[in-house]
Amino acid sequence: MNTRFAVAVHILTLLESQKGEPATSELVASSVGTNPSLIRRLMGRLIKAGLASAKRGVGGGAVLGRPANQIRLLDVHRAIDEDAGVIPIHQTPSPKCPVGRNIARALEGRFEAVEQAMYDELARTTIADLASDLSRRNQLRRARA
Amino acid sequence: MNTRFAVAVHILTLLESQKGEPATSELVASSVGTNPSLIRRLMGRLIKAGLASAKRGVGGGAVLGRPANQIRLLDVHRAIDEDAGVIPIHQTPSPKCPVGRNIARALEGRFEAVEQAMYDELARTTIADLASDLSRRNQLRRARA
DNA sequence: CAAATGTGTTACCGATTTAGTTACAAATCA
DNA sequence: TGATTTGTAACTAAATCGGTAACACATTTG
Repeated sequence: MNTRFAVAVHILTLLESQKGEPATSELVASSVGTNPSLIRRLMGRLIKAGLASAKRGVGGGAVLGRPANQIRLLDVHRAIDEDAGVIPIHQTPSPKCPVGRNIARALEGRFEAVEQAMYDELARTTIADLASDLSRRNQLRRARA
Repeated sequence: MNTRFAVAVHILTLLESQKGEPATSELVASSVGTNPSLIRRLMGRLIKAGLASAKRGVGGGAVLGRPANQIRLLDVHRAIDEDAGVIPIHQTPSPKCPVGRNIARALEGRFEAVEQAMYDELARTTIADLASDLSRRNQLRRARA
């Protein structure tokens, strides 16, 4: 896996914290710690999936595509990693071997169950959950100061 | 992810199908569709984890380290991918941003739950399960012929 | 209209990972 | 001793990943 999924979740959580105020890729990039072009590339997928929308020009930027409590981590994962089977299977087994002949199909079934378990768990958290988690953490931080 | 996990499962399932007869890396490689050296490298990790053992020289090769019904896919995953967090988090967020400051810790908790769900599912299948799955598939195949 | 702002998109780079390959010392057996 | 097989190191080609520069296009402002 790559960190794109984590970054995408970061982006959307930041958009939620903006309360509808558009965030430029410049602003988002400074929060994520990378550069605007990379953010815009990721944002493109989020927009395509309806999780965000963007406006060009002065005063432009990105906002959430729908309420944060209706964006599950599962939706984000689907938007970012599209097809990509989570657990890849080698495509080289020998058709002449009783094991090699069937192993791929046998593994497919098991691996799908594993992915499904992952998806079920990813469906349990929304961007709103994360946002309130963050604000709780920041309150604690202020209380200690 | 890489295909090493799938290949490792393939290897162990083949060993099980050998009924205690040692399999050379040459034989295993021909079933997997790669070369013996790669197999020996992977086998090294399986041996280190106690899932297999090997003998050198004439009549040598690898056998299972314990009964197939006591080798879960989870054990194989641990043997192969060791540390490797399943869902990586970017290490670059800005400490100056209220979101960037806490996002990593917030994500950690959620991602751990996801990984745990994965592990729970991986623990439900053993090499013995796969072996009997394969023999069932081969029986069907013979019945059709 | 012209300038400034900001997105959308392409192309490219360097570092890392991956699978594959060669080579050879060490161990084992006949 | 000679044949076989593992264990391990070194190297390569291709893919992936995060990062960067460049620029056309859209939008707002003056």
